[in-house]
Amino acid sequence: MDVPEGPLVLVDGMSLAFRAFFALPTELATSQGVVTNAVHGFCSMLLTLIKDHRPGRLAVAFDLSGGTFRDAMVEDYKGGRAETPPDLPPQFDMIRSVLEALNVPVIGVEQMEADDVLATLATEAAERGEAVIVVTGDRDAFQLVEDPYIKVLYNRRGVSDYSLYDEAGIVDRTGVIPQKYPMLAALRGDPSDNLPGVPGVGEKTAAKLLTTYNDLDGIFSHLDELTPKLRENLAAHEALARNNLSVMTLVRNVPLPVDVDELTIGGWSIEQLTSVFTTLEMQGQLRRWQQLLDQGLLGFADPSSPVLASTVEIITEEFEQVTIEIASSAQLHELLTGNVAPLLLAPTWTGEAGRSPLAALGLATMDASHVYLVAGPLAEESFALLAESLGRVGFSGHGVKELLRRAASCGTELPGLDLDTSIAAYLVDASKDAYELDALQPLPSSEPTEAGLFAPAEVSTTLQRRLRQISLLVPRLRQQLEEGGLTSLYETVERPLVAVLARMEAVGIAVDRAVLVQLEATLRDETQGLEAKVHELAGHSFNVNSTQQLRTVLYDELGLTPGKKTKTGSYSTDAQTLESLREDHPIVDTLLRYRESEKLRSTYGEALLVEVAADSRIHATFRQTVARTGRLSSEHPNLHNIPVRTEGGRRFRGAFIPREGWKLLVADYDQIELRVIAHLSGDPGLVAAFSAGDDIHRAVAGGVYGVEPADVTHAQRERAKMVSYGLAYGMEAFGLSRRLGSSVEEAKEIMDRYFAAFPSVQSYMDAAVVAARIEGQTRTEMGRIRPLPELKDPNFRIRQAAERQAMNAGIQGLAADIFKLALIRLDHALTEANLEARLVLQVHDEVLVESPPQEAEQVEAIVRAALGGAGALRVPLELSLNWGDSWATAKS
DNA sequence: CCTGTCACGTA
DNA sequence: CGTACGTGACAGGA
Repeated sequence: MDVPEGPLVLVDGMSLAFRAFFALPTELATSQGVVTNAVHGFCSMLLTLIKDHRPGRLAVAFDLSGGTFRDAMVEDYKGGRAETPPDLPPQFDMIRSVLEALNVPVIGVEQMEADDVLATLATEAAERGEAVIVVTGDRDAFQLVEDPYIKVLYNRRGVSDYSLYDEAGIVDRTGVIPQKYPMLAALRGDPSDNLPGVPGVGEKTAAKLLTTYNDLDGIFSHLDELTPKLRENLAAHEALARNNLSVMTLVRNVPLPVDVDELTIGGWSIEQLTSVFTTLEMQGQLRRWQQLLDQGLLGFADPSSPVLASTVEIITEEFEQVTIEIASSAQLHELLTGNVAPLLLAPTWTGEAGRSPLAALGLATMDASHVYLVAGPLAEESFALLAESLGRVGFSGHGVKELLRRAASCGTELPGLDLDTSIAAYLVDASKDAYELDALQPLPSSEPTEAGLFAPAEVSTTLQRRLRQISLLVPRLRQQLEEGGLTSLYETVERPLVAVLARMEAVGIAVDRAVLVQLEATLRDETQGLEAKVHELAGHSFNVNSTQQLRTVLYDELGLTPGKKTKTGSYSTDAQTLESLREDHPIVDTLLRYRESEKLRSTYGEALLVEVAADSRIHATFRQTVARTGRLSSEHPNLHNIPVRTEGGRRFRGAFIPREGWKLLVADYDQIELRVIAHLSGDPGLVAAFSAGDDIHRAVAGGVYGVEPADVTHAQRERAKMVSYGLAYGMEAFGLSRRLGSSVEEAKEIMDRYFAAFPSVQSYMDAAVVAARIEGQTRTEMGRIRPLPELKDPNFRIRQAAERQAMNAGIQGLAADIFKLALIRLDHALTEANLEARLVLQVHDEVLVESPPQEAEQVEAIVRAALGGAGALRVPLELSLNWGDSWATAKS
């Protein structure tokens, strides 16, 4: 067998775990309170070790429970040590599971200490002339350095304070050569092992004696040359010293379950590692190890495929060059002429979505056996060349919208998307958190080089692995889509939506910076005044934005009566609580006004301005794989929560404008969720009201209060509205009463009357929960599923929450499906009609289109047709359409 | 620098 | 003790 390049690194797991435990605070714990400080520390140590010393092979030794042979040699061996803290032992197993995921051999031998195991392995390897580093926080290991091939990396304290000792280092540190260290320790004693030494003999004396007389025999045969006191002490403790020596001497012939030859490094399972670190809530460690892998320091993740692709071509030229390469490559020529299955794509970006240049692009055959890598920023015009090929053969990839968006920014469509594995995974199980759902490993988090490029080797490793992962995922997810009855949802909704969203992101929405700047400035003055007033009323200045400090001021200093508590048990200072304290102190009103102003200023003034791109437009990212109900989400920035309810907040909508000289059309569905409820329940009363085009809240109020719709009071209508929407969210009498500000009985009464007037709604809700409980999931009419295993949770609270989710999922989900379909239909219709008008924004049930004035009439008709016909419900889908010069003025 | 908490904006 | 999101500011641990 070849001797690997790096040293054999042998780790005393026991010693390092202890060091890690005492070096880090036990506050490092999971959200469940499981202490993980030693695991953190141990992983950091191991990581540093690998980076700094590049081991060729690695092993970790642990003590086994059940004591060691040394227990019989010394009374109360190691007895002087403080009790092992209870938080530590459970972490041994966690460390073992991390090591297992890393494929690092863990060795323990009955009756032996980790030290002895390491000594045996080290000696064996050193005898063959291999370099060995023993890593430990235990000085016993110093004796091993007598062999020139062995060094000790000694952990002094903390997790990063290490010294690497060779023979000279040991002499320097202890005053004796390594061979003599056990004797030195035998004379001096070792407090950490509870070994008493010879009285009056410390580190210095012991070293001097050993230097003069060489060993214990030498010392004891020359006692007469020593001072009387020293002589007496040594003579009286000769047996002790000799026994100590045999205890201190490491055993170098422990029978081991593995041979030195069998030790390796690498071949670790990234899936397992992800799972372990996720369970331990150590995402930071996961990233750091991932990065290590990408740097090629630990080999490939999959042991069965040390080389992923049989053909790898790395192309670092501009993309134009690449296409030439592609055309001249036999295999790719086959692919691009459509003789072979579609391509796999794996684009990588250097930074944030949509803003940074493409760092690299991986292309591969569907089995990832042939890989083509393009490293380096792609010229904009090059996308056209890529589009031509991709349109012919089709492609699959993971999170492809980003690439499509970039292409769209360059004026190019990239047609031919087949399967996007991120979306397929989301459809198959939208109940999972995003990181679980992202079956792929993250990109390298290391910085690109000055030229904006990643090191080719790193790109190569990462992209090959991603392509490989995608190639495995594609057939698996295809099958899962099929089995889950999700294929049609994917094909008719999600897949076509990708390109629509990509375009919308690339286009972005125009913003009048001046409006934002003006609003921000005005609000800044306002908040400063309000802040000063709050300080004055409090009697001193403090940070008003700190809920912690605010609590002290309100409830301790001013003596206001606290209301509800937050989930962590502290008194809440939220708007609702403050509202109820309004009369008690003038500070409350000022505070509420401050909060509103400051929220608007920071979130919608300051933060939004940062998001305005060079083209004076905001290009948000719409995420298709986040919301568990099938809705879209918006980030960077979130354009789904631009204020509208208050007059002051609404002014921000004035900053969202059409392209210069164009007009903005805002179209939204009228009460789509209530219509969906009417449709799903088939309730005759609701269906009739919607079909007749009645004011639905008025109609509902009429039903609930038993009066003619014309006689419904404003208050009754408002209450009915609350009930209707509350229902869609699975609200119960308790919640309704809080919102209505009435008693639970009264709320119950209202709900009973609602269900009496619209009985099918209640039976639909009940049926939704029952069906979900049986199936373990909900399913929308268009087939979107949402797993809800919590419906069987033993905890009542969790179960009840799941029931509310079950009631809501079908409603919100169907509304989301209809809306997505509407976006696709609208986008296609505008394209089809060859119009310049285009989608610029969507907000759950609302879409914004900017249009040249001369297209307005046509656009309006197209929008009506596209949105109105997106769903075939038992009730009509009513729309509101408004034109304007901004989002504010176009909103009715 | 990262993470959790609190509060708050929208549909 | 109404669903679904994303973000800003703070605070407390690295």
